[in-house]
Amino acid sequence: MSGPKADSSTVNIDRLFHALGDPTRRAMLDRLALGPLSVSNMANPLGITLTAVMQHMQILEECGLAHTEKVGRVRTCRIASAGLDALDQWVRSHRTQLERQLDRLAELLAEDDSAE
Amino acid sequence: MSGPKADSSTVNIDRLFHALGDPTRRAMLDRLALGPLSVSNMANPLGITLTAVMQHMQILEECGLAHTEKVGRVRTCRIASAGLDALDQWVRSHRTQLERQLDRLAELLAEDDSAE
DNA sequence: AGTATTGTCAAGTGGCTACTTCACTATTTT
DNA sequence: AAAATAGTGAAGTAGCCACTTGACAATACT
Repeated sequence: MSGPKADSSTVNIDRLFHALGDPTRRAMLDRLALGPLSVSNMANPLGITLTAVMQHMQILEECGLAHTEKVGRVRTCRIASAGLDALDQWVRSHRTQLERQLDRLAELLAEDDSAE
Repeated sequence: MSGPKADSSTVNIDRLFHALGDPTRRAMLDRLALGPLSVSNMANPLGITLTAVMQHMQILEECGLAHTEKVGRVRTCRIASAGLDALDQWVRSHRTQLERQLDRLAELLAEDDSAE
């Protein structure tokens, strides 16, 4: 049922941003950051159905933000690192690009100043 | 018309993730990373209407990822740093939380091993 | 002045998404 | 075995979102 276990290089950045765009899912991740939880234990404090939690977990799992495992009749949810790793990489690369651009802008402004 | 200029502490993280979740908007940012562009010059290579570009720019501006300014009849679009700054902060804080949790998990596993 | 260029407003459309309900399965507990 | 617990699957619904069209406004070119 669960898709291919995403590692940080496999993660679809599109789905990743989409996954993190939902406040309920971020709340779930925050809860999971304190420790593993069953589906029911995730559902109760959030005030949503088990089904909804399952749907969110599938999305989180798909992009390496969480991982679930079923033992007996209970499915345990944990956070995973691949998702944040991928996000971190994305941010880093785009930040350096941004800084390069701002530097260039500063240079241009400096040239303009000296030309006046 | 444009909302309050978001600085990195003001940015709504919800809207930020939502903004970055769209591939067209990320493509726009990538183009802008190479230098400022007019609305038309953004629209042409993307194959969408001027109106669509405007709508995207409003979203990017709202969360500090870009900035636009109109001079004469031409509106010039540039990237901004506040958005990525905010995102970076979010990633950092959530990563340390995640690592704490993984460390704790490792400890528990170590205890289990020594108990057997 | 007249025309082309560049952008803006308002309204509509199709598709996606979060969430629900309800019927059902699988595992424990008693 | 019967009853309770924990989760799963399918299908529906309401709301949001990306994008368009078409009418209009403002600025620049000749």
